[in-house]
Amino acid sequence: MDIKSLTKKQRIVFEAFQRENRPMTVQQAWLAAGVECLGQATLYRAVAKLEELGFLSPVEIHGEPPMWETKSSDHHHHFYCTKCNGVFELQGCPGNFQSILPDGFSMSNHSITIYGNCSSCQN
Amino acid sequence: MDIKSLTKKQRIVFEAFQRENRPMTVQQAWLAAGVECLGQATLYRAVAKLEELGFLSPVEIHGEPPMWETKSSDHHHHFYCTKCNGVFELQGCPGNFQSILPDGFSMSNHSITIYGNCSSCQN
DNA sequence: GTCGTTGCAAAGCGTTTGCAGCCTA
DNA sequence: TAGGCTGCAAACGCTTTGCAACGAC
Repeated sequence: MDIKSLTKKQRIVFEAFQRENRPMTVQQAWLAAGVECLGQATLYRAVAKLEELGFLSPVEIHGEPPMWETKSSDHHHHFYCTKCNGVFELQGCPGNFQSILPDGFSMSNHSITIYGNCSSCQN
Repeated sequence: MDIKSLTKKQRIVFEAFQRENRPMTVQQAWLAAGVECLGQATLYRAVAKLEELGFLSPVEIHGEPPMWETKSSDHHHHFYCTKCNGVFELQGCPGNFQSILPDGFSMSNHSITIYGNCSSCQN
């Protein structure tokens, strides 16, 4: 769980996520890291490794290919702008999920995505 | 928006979703409809058409391939059991999303998925 | 007869894997 | 020197597309 334990290529991928500071697909990360820096196979293996080691968290947006972001300790959700296709981080959580859980079901996790238009795309 | 407007194959697909009454992937729908009944291309075209016509709604579960379910008029969300991989419908909604929306952002839709174990998988 | 529907096969796309060479401890 | 990392190319699985035959109105 220490960045020093990463290989050179893995670090290149991780730093691309840190630099961009937004959820990205594997292909977007490849562009951000520089496509000449590493092969596709290494890229996919690096993302999988980074997720396994806890450096990246997966982000799933309906209808979009899977994305990853740098893991942050605070609980948050995502906003997807249907106009510019941008993904934004939302702080906070509405909570109150127990009220919709059926009897006998236990919750370990949850994810929320809100769709709409971001402030730049209002007009 | 009338079931009578569907072709025979499209109806076979739609009835498979009605019969199973749970979110299914395209492949699961193919099995449910009977793989000898229709070709893959027709299957995919039927699902796309049924979604377009409003008979099916897409269901996205993190890490799972895209699913569809018969469209119901009531607002609901989904529960994913990480043990049996089953998808369950949750009635109701915690609401209160405005509180986490940044200024200038507008919400048109939202989706919630809760992960955990269903009542059959508790032990 | 026309036009949408169907099914096969091929193509497309994103992702994974096999393998040989490389780097690093 | 051993073991993991890398990159190429091939394989893979799911989905889409081209096209000719079919079927409904």
